[in-house]
Amino acid sequence: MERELLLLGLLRRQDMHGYQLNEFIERDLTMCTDLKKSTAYFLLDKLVKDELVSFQQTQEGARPPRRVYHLTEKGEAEFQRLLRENLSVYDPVRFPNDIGLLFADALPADELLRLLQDQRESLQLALAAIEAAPPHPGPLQWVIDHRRAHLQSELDWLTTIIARLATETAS
Amino acid sequence: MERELLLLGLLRRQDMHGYQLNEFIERDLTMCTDLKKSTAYFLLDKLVKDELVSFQQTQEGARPPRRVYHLTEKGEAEFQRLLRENLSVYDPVRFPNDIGLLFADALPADELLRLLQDQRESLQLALAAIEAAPPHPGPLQWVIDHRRAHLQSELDWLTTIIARLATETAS
DNA sequence: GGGCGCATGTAATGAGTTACATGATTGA
DNA sequence: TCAATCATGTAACTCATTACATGCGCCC
Repeated sequence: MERELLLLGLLRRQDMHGYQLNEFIERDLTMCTDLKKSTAYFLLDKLVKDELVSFQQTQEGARPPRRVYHLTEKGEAEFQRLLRENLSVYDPVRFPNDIGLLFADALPADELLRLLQDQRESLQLALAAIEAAPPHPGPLQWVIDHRRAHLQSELDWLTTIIARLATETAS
Repeated sequence: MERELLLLGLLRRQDMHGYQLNEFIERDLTMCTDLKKSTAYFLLDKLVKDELVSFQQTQEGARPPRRVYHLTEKGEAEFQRLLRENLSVYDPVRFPNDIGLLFADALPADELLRLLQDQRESLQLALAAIEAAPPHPGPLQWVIDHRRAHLQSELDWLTTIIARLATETAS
């Protein structure tokens, strides 16, 4: 349901057409969501069917026609409901990397060490990307802060087990 | 691909039948994966088709017949490949709660505060569950440690923004 | 006799992605 | 003239889940 919440929330701020929504999501919200373009169009159709948004066809010059979407009253109510639900419960996260960790003993210690160092590098890249991000307005800054805190915690943890592993290997 | 890796890795340790696999996953690996029973059966079929595992039908007394699965050489090779891939790259995580956070300004500050406190409670429950877990052997302990570190970091962060919000509301 | 444990599956559905299609305009 | 931007979508597919079905044996 987060994807619906996202679209409703963005349309609540201002009316937008699909392309515009997709651009904004891709440009500014990559650290929040990985919603794909066609999924967005699909969901917009669904929201229209459910009468949570309405749209108006417009056209500028010879440009392709646009559907400018607008949040309905029913949509506003649903937004409020979804938002409260989303914020009130912690949604547990699964780490795909934990599965690999589970079988870490299948590898020779030195190779495991190298692989985890590679993983740490890709983690550091992600962290650097966040650090480089310019300050954003309002709640988006919270999301960025959250992400940074999370990545830093992951980095600390990986560093710990790499160190533990390194001393074991050396001995 | 983590689900395949999980099944291959478990079968690599010892031959098992589907029911046994499902029991083990449900009993001991809830913090690693949420793989469902029918999905497991489905994936086992697929692994057989791909010749990554073979099976032998057995029967004890009048019990339902079992399929005891066994990792093939090809399966072992695929396991090695998947394991290295899994361990060498950090897989970025999405937080559904971030979407709600993005629209936090749609709520009155006092209600937002209450909702986040609810979220923190559900987070604390998850953390308590982990703390209560008895020590596990080998790599599974790593996974538990990782999970605890993550939940603790989440809790710290939520506590921080709740505090920030509380002072803002008070003023 | 009724429910639980054992052991396997199928069918229907949902959610999301990929790859592709269209067709005009704008800029190099 | 060639690619990119604008703007929308469809079709086919993958992946996973839910709900349901089966049927025997065991225990109370």
